[in-house]
Amino acid sequence: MAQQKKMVEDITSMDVDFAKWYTDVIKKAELVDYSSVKGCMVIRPYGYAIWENIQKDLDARFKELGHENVYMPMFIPESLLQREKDHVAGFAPEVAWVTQGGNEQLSERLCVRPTSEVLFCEHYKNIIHSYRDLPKLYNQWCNVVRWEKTTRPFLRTSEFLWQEGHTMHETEQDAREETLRMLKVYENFYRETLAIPAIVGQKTEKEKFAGAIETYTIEPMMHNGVALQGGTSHYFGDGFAKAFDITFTDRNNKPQFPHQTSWGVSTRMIGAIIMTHGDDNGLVLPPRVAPTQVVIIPVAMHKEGVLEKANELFSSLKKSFRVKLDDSDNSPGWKFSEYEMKGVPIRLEIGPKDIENNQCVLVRRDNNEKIFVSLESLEQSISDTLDEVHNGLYARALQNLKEKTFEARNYDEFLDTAKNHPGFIKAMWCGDAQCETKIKDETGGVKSRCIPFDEDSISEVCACCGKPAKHLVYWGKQY
RNA sequence: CGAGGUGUGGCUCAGCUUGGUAGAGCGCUGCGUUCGGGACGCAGAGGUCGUGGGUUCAAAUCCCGUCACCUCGACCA
Repeated sequence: MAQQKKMVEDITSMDVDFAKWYTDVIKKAELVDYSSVKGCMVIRPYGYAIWENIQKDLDARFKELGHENVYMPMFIPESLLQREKDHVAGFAPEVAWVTQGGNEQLSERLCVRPTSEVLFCEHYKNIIHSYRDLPKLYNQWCNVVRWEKTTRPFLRTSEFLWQEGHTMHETEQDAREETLRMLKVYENFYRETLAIPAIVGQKTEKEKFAGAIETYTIEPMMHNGVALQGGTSHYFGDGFAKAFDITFTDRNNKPQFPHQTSWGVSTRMIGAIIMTHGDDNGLVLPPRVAPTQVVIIPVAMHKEGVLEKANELFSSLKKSFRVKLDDSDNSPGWKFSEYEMKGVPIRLEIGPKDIENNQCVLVRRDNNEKIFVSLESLEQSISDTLDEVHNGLYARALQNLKEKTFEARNYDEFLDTAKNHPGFIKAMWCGDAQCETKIKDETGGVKSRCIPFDEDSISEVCACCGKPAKHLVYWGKQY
């Protein structure tokens, strides 16, 4: 990342303490507040506005592909959760239970949903009878609860917001295609909207979702080289359908089990945005989700005509962009810092000198570049600059991903890289979970991220045990 | 769940060793001067010292318990 002069003293430098930097940024940018419930956060208006922009974009992508939104209950009776044994075994340790309603002890305790597969299955059993009822392409936007031991705002909270798509298909092939199609939607969304590059691929047996046959994942790398599981898409086969006795009559009048998928992304993406693009001056938001794309700061507001001109700009620009005019009586310098911390992509300064010359000053958040723009061509300049910022952020993140991706051909190389170079390690793997466990234990937490789709081979043998290799795997520490 | 740390105006903390009128900076409110990179002056508001018990004439300070939060490890979108 290009070195910039540090303008804000309230934020710990990333190189000094990345975790502290992260906390400072979310506080100074007013994204969240802590609440009185352990591990739960208040998402403040500025943070929630980012989520709303994410929702709007993703929701349109889902609907474009024929998905419909629904809402399921937030409680799951214990007996329902127990239906699919791998699933319950995976989630039971982190489930919150409701045992009492009013003053009455419940006859069966209710789980607060950690994910809604079983609720969808229960419903699908009632509405799927014929191949004509398929596919069912449902999605819901909701909150889920997972009782986490250690929490961090956005990255891991006890309650979080997400979307979960749950689909049922006539054939295995249809379901498999859906699984990969939605993974692609996530990949495109990360690139086109969040300006975040990522490795995509398949999770190993050890890392896959509880109850799934295959799990696919998108794994962006944070600025410090640590991975974040950014979204997952699962192929379930007909395992849940059998457990829930969901059947339909096929084209040959034969009973069949439908094939199922689920896929989700969460508010964790906001954490990814912060840790991918942010710098020592605070948040840097990708323009397509920034709640405010352009902030107008009048300079010498008390002087004749300044505020009027600023208002004029505001009225005309707000037709095309998300614009804010800050006419509070803080000093201009204070405002500059404020909107830098909040990551607003473009700042416009308008003062008496500019008005004289029919221009304003346009400053980019990502590289602090300052240019004078004539008011006639302002709208075009902003539009172009927002695209440039998006592309610049993506390029910078891609460079970071490449610079911090290493290869290891044997175990010594692997351990050395894991110890000395934060980032991803590409290494061959024999397919044995024992090697994953060994690596995790001996490196202090390096896990397999995924098996990428376009695997190249960098060696014939497993980098851990030396037996014949089956796959290339990306490895890394994760949040 | 294991190991460490912290609880004092809204925030960051000092005060505790050696018990005796509860402090500072920032923020907040009002007025005035400022305004192109976190301006300044004056006046003001605001604290059951996390919580329960104990010792004492007297506890933010000493003793015992308890709760919450933070950091680091084992589990996870």
